[in-house]
Amino acid sequence: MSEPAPAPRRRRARGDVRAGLVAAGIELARAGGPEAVVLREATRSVGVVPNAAYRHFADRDELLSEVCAAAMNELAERMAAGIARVRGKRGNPEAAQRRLAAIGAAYLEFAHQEPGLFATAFAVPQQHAYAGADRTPLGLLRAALDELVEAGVLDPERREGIEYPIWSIVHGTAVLTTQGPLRGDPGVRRIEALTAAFIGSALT
Amino acid sequence: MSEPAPAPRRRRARGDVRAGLVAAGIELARAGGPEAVVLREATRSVGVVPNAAYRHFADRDELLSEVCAAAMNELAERMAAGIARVRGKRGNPEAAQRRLAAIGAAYLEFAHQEPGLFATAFAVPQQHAYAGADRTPLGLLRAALDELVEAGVLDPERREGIEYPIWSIVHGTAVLTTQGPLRGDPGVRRIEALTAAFIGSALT
DNA sequence: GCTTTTAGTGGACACTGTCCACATTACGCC
DNA sequence: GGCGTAATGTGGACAGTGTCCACTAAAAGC
Repeated sequence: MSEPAPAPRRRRARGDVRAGLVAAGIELARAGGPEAVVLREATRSVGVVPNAAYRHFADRDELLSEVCAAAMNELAERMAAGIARVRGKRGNPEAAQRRLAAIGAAYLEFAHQEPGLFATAFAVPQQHAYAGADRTPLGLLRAALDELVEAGVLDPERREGIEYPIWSIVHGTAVLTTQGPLRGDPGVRRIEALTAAFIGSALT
Repeated sequence: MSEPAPAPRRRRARGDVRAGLVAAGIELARAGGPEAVVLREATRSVGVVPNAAYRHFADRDELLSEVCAAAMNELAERMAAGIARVRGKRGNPEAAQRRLAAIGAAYLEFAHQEPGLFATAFAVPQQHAYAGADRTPLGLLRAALDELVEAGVLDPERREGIEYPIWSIVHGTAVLTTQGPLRGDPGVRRIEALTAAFIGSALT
């Protein structure tokens, strides 16, 4: 009996290991946030030696960046899905308001359902042209606010730059209630309702 | 020539090593955020062997908690100092509004001047009875809002729970502009002004 | 077919948090 | 005062991490 033939080396398809590493990284991030995405663990779960990762990523940070981008993408997808779920023609005042509310609700829901991924999404400041791109949290929010102006709900005079305070308040609520001092607070629901009311009173 | 007498072991005063470790941890956090507070480095800078730390802290997390608490304390101190700098009797409408603004400004200034400490302050959810204590960010904010009601600026009907949206918006602005996607944005000043205006329009 | 590029391996290093057994110092008590 | 006990610092070790190097097998291209 000779040595059992050392399993052929390159079985996997062409970009398979790289994709597997990212997928494994996402699972690690989901379970434990950005700190938990550890390179060696990812290679282990793909079934490859640690150094193999360095053929696909310059270092751990580059892998983490990819995972981050994926997490941010899922956030954007959820926001877009929330918008799409609201019926009503574009420009209808009530529909426009419900769409804005759906954006915020999706944001907070993601933060609570996937705290690890949410934290990871904001762990590394992505450099990809973030400003203009649509299908990004900020882009979706801007579109919703534009519709609010179009529907006559929001005074055009007050439109410019208002995406920043609104993003801030939703993001702040998410962070404080999922990672910050308000984590585990029994009144999270109420806090989120207060946030929504606050936005409403500032817009009208 | 005999061996140079191995420097006497216990020169330091009674709680000196522990305090030194916390101080070293604070400097590490200041320079690099919570990740940077590494136990061995702290012991090195105190001039003691790594294991000595375990006589004072159960593990790294316990040291980090202490550093966190210190950072949160400095934030509260800065907020209190900002309030104290505003002249005007308690209950005076303009003074009350300026005090609220001073709180937010101190919060944002701390986040920008000491990003490492700011991140560290919120890295570990402290368990010390946070709710009631004064001299805490939330406590100071509540007091300022109470004064706003007393001064007749804020409708008492709208007072309940409004500290949460306000904390959220300020915290969100701080996080997004110091750690998040808006970090390094040239328009930070403008974003902060928009935040202040948004709060103002929601309160009146 | 042979050569060049690509992708995975094996082994090593420095660094981290943490555990154990040991040595020394300070303190309380008689 | 001297002495035992608890507090505190030391030395050495281990597993786990990111990362580098030299080597090798496989794939791609001509």
